Amino acid sequence: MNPARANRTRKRTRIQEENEERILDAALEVFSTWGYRGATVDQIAALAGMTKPNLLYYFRRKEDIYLAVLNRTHEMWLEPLEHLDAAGDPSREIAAYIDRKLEMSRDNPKASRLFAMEIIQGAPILGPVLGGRLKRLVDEKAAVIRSWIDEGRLAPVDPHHLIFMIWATTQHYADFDTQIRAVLGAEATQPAHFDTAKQTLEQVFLSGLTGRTGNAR
Amino acid sequence: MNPARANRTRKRTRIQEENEERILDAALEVFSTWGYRGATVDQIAALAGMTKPNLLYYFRRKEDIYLAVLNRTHEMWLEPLEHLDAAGDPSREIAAYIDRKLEMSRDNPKASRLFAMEIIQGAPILGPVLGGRLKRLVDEKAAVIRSWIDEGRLAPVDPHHLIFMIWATTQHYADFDTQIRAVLGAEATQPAHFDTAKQTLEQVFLSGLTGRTGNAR
DNA sequence: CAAATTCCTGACCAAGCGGTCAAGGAACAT
DNA sequence: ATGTTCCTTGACCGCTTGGTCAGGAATTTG
Repeated sequence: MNPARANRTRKRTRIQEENEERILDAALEVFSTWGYRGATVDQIAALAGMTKPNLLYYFRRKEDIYLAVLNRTHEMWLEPLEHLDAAGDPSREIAAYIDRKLEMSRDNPKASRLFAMEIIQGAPILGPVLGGRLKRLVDEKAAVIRSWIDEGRLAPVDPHHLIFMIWATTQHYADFDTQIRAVLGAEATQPAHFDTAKQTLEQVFLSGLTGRTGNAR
Repeated sequence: MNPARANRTRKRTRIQEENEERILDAALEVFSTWGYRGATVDQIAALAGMTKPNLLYYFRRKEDIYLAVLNRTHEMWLEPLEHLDAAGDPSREIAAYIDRKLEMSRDNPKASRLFAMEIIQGAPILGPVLGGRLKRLVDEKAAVIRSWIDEGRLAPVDPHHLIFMIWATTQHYADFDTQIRAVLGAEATQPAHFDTAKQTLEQVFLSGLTGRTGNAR
């Protein structure tokens, strides 16, 4: 397993740092749109403003680029759920979780689409993470939600599927952005409809889970 | 614009009918997993049990296969929303809509993933449909929902975003099937967790929109 | 059953793909 | 400024890709 020539270097240089970042930015853009097989190294190199052999000086193989960009975004992806606090107020915690996920969809839609593509393709790389760390994290937080339900502080719903619902609704705004823009039409530009989305999600989830109404009309 | 040789034929033969169907089935499988660029004609041909030149006898170009398979599934995709009936009971109508969408995710996950890939890639083909027929349909049904809200029969939420929420939560079970299986683990096989999903969705949506609780615990 | 038509295939092609390499240019330490 | 290390590139390679084509095998038609 030969490292890229750039990594045979004594220490990390400034140019290395810069170029690897440019490559990963470009790779995120390209992989998140075309998927692993649909993306080409030439495309990534062009978007990063360099020649293909130059790119391959930093990442020896296409797969290495993919792994690197998945790794770079992977933590950010798991993080929001980790902050769900068993000691907090259920409604507030769930609302805050929805907010964090929605912000991720707005600020980093490419990362969301990258994971969407990876999972639709059967999660060839992320598979072990899904059944490992992610499963453990979800099971842990599902137990928290279940305890809230048992204490009568939340309507009785299946905690795992509640988490799926929150993932689905929030990530939808990143993954299906094209469709949302087309359906909303000119009426709504991006920053505006995210606020409406946030209100709608919190309204439905919170009153659906606690009986209380979130935002009055 | 030369048609495929099979279409230069006088009338549609039995063999044509059969083979085109086999090709479209295979194409749905392959395109829904790999996207347009990631899919190869060889792959589709192999899955359809024929040679590549034989496949190209029926569809002259890769793009023609993609268009045909999108067209074939396109109606099915729009249909569930069309049945939302302004004259019906709001809760019942929304529950029925969720059911139909969830059934589609269970019975035809590949079609769902095909559209997901197409939209993530910026809807190069479906774009006009999204801003055209789909937008008109959604606007029409959003008006129905708004009238229900104005009559006080539904909590005040943005109708467009409510529809997005239903799309997101139901399609999630098709598009992210891999992730759901990984997270649920061995505990849940497919037919079983769809029931739980249905109950959870209806509970959250219905009590979130009407104050009433869907299924008691 | 033969003639017309439809169906199928191996061989092939140009273009695009991921990846290599030798060699020249920049950047840097001393 | 000079030797050393790092960076960049054009030319190239073998393989896969979408697509063609001539001709033979099946099937349908009279």
